[in-house]
Amino acid sequence: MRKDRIEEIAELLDKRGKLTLNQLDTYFPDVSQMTLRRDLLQLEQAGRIIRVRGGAMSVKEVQKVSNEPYAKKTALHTDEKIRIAQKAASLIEENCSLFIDGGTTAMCLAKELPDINIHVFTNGLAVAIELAQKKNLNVTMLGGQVMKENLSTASPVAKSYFENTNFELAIISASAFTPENGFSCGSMVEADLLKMARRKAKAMYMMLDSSKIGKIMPHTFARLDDIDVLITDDEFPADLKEQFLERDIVVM
Amino acid sequence: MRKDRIEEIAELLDKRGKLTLNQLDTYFPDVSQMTLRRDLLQLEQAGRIIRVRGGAMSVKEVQKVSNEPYAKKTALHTDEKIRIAQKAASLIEENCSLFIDGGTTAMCLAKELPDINIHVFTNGLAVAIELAQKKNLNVTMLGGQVMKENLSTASPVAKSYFENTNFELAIISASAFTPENGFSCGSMVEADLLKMARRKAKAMYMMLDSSKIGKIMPHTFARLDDIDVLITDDEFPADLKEQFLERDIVVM
DNA sequence: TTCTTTGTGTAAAATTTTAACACATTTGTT
DNA sequence: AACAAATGTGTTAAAATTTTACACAAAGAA
Repeated sequence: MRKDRIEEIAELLDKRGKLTLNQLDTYFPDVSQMTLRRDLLQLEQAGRIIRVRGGAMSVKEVQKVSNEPYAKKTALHTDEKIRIAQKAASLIEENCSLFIDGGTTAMCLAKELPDINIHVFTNGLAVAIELAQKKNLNVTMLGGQVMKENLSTASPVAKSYFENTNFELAIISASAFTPENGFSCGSMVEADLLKMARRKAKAMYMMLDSSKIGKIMPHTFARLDDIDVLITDDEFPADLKEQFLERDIVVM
Repeated sequence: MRKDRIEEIAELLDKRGKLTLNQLDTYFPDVSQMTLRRDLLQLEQAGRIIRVRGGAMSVKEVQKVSNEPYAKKTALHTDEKIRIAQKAASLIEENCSLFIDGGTTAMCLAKELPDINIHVFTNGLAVAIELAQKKNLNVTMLGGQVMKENLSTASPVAKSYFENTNFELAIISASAFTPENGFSCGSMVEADLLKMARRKAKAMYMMLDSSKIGKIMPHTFARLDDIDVLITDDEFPADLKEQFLERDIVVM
């Protein structure tokens, strides 16, 4: 059915931000590119997407781009991020309660999370809004001063929040990692927050796309021993993987 | 000078919304299309425009497109809301600190607020994101459970937040008002939050568009005596206005 | 000056989009 | 059921656009 396919394309575009015609083609192998083109044309006329050379992008994504500081460059959700997020999402079970940070990988995770009865804590404004779309899911926003560059909150005040909240799992996306310096981020208060999240949670899953490896940011918030599961992509170096496995960390 | 030309292109695109390469070429006959292409590429990388087949469009234009279909949904009483928000914004002075709620009128206010050095507390996710765009303005998000219907937070936990925060002014938008029942809203925790905001603030300004008059919601959070200024529209009934003035409340 | 970087133009190559037509499928009408 | 009209689809060729590669000039830096 055409309607269904068009709807599916729209949703896909919403998740991915941008898709080329060839990517779309692999998603819908049973129709021709011409048909997909016509679908995109229709979506464009409905004002839901913008066609660009090579494919199309979601309007939401464009708006985010315009809000620049957050959407950093053309840093659209790469395939790696989405795949990592999907892996992470597959680990979530009903009735659990978890913490997610406010980074772009976390945003991908938010989109991939199933709409089931779970409780999610987050310090990301965009993440919270995304999650609020899901009917069965419960969201709690961690308050604090808003960091404009990544639309997350962090502040010493946030501590008081944690005192009365409990979650089993913390899923964090790191923006830098080296074996020596561990997982690090750019803001001290954010690092504080994540450390606290680690203490509160029974387990910590770390999402790390391999492009972050070798980078160092000013504030370390976790070391190898702190995490239980590492979720990464196929480019992850084998020798590094060894170091994780030695410490009984699951790498996937 | 290249910089100048690029700037000119950006402004042109801002005005026209969309331009083809050929149109651009007629505007800048003394450089080749290839050069213009490279200019557009740079603007795109800076996140200021979106390149589409044939040329480029301004990000603003894209947003307009996206708002078009949705606008009708949210368009309820929008003109009034904006006018009310503008009045409220005109009352804000530099270096003050204030609380704004998360409603749609508050969202309008967020857009109207000048980008000056003020500190804003809010429990609205969308409001926080909107305010985060402003460079000189400081935003603090109040945490709590996210209410999906209005993208605001509210929870008993929020109380602890208030303990360590101070603001002079609370600007609240009510979703229902009668003289007997005062200003009310649909959620108890939200009412709690707003009451607390009232206690913390030196003064309280209430934004009330006249369509809310006569409506009653389950939880009253403020009565006539609690507010200092009422910001409303021209439809506001004269007899009601009397009641406010009797209590030395400024009505504007 | 001389070297490097940056901006530019030209033309061919690669890619993408559009147009045109044929055919199948669905829908509505008698 | 039969028919016509409308809609959706696939295939191709043609048109248009973008990218790439290379050459060269201008502007800065050493």
